[in-house]
Amino acid sequence: MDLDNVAIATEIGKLADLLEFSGANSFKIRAYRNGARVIKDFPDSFTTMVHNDPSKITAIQGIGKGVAEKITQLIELDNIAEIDELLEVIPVSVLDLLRIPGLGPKKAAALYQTLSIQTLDQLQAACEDGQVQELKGFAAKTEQSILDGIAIAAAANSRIRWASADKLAQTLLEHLRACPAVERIELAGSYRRGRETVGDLDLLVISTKPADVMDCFAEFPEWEQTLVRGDTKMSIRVLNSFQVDLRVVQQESFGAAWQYFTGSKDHNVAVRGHAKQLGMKVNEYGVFKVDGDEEIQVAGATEQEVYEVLGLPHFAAEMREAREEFQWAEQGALPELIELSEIQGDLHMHTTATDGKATIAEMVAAARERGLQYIAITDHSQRVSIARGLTAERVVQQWEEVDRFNETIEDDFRVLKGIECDILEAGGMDLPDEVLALADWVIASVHFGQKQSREQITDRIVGALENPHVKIIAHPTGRLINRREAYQVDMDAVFQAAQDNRKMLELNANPARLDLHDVHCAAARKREIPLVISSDAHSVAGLDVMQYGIVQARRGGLTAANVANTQPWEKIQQWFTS
DNA sequence: GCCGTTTTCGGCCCGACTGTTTTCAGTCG
Repeated sequence: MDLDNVAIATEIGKLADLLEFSGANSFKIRAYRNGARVIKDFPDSFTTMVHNDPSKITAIQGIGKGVAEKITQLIELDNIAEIDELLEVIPVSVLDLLRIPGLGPKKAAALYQTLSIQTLDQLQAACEDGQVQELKGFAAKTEQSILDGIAIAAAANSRIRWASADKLAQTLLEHLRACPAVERIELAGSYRRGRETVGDLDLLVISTKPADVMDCFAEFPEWEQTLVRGDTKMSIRVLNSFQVDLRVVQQESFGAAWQYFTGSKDHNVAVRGHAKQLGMKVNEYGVFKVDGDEEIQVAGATEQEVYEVLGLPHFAAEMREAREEFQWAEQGALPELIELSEIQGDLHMHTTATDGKATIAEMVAAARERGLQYIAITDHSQRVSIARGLTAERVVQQWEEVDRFNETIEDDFRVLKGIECDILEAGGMDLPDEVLALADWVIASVHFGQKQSREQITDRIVGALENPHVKIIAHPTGRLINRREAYQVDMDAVFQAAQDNRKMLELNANPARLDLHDVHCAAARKREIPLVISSDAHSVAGLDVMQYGIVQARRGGLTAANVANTQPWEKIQQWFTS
């Protein structure tokens, strides 16, 4: 069966969950978990590798004989035998129990084995009956915290988009900076790594008065509940049950703590393993030389020195995912990640001609304010009737307007004649070729027929890439984060078609899209397909989402050289014909 | 189960906090 890497990783992860529940060796479980992560993050299709070159699979760091065998089974036989065997003795619903905060595999297994609890409903009933507190290792407090946790587990999808987390983060910073005991405050965790969704916020504070800082933390206006509070560590829930963790450290440990709390967990495991080989130990207080029983601190105040004493480069936070960063470091080939200031133009935006809120002149003025040197006006084509998409006649009129506008410009700023042209359900473009031929910049995108089969959608997109006038595919997978899954599409085929036809792909910077996602960005980079990071702005303010696209691009390991709109427009044009 | 310029066997990151415990297991990040 043709499965994408995410689907394969999900199955391997499920195997890890089931093994953990059944009390298997913890290192074996970790190996499967690690394998699942490696699969999910890998830029090439495992299905393709199984079909064409299975020996490549075990060459991948973290994938050995065991995981490779499970992958092959899954693709060739549609299922993994060991999962089926485990499911004969463990009902799949018990895995829901693990979603309750504070309830891990040991306690969940105890509940299943002694009280035959299989579902959240049964667990709730048992708690309310007072049965749970009778069990060994459980007591009244545990029972209550399980009851509280069930309510939280029910409120699924607690990860919020990065841009939303950013808003909350800024208000938290503002609140805590007003606290006199706070000497310095920084954000860490997946927020700092720029993950597209964030499950909690991690705050790190330098202070000699942790208790004062924590008191202040509890006074945050959106505070709902304090989960834990110790001497240096405190967790609260804020509005909508979102969790925020706070850690207070001393100046001399700040770098080590920041490194530690930024993660990712897997990145840190690798860093610590590396330190161990050098006879050193890393924890959140510093780096220590281990000499018998003696430990001498050799770094800790800054992140730079933490990495430096370990012989490692100061990795950008966005690349700390235990993906390729250690290989890059070893080869001295750490990419210099793209910065927002390197963007020279924005090649996807809408105006009042369709569903935008601003005119061409207003978009130009706003783009200039943001330091851009060119923009493309790319309104919708006629198929998007709800947005009053442009007919051939109207788009030609708009382009004449753009020509006239360009004549009024006295410097080098340039407005490009563009169109976001729909790829029709039956295949083919929404405007005739002779019209598209008049444009500077033709974006092709799928808006309708997103429920079609993988073959149909893939054919439509590949067909668009073969059209000589199309330059780029917008939001290539159609996903909306936390709202709509990507449509079924064979990205390997899309990448191949982009390469074969010398076309580009978009990284749509809208925080709800971020499409392509980081792993696809890395895949495009590897295949040397240029990406264009675009705002897809529907208003003046919409231009500012470019920053979110940059974060995602950095997570994909992209440099300015991988992103076409870091170049002047002339260079982009030349690329298509060179 | 994975991995290897100290290892093909014997390791596998490290500490805070909680609750149920009389010194520690489980969970979390």
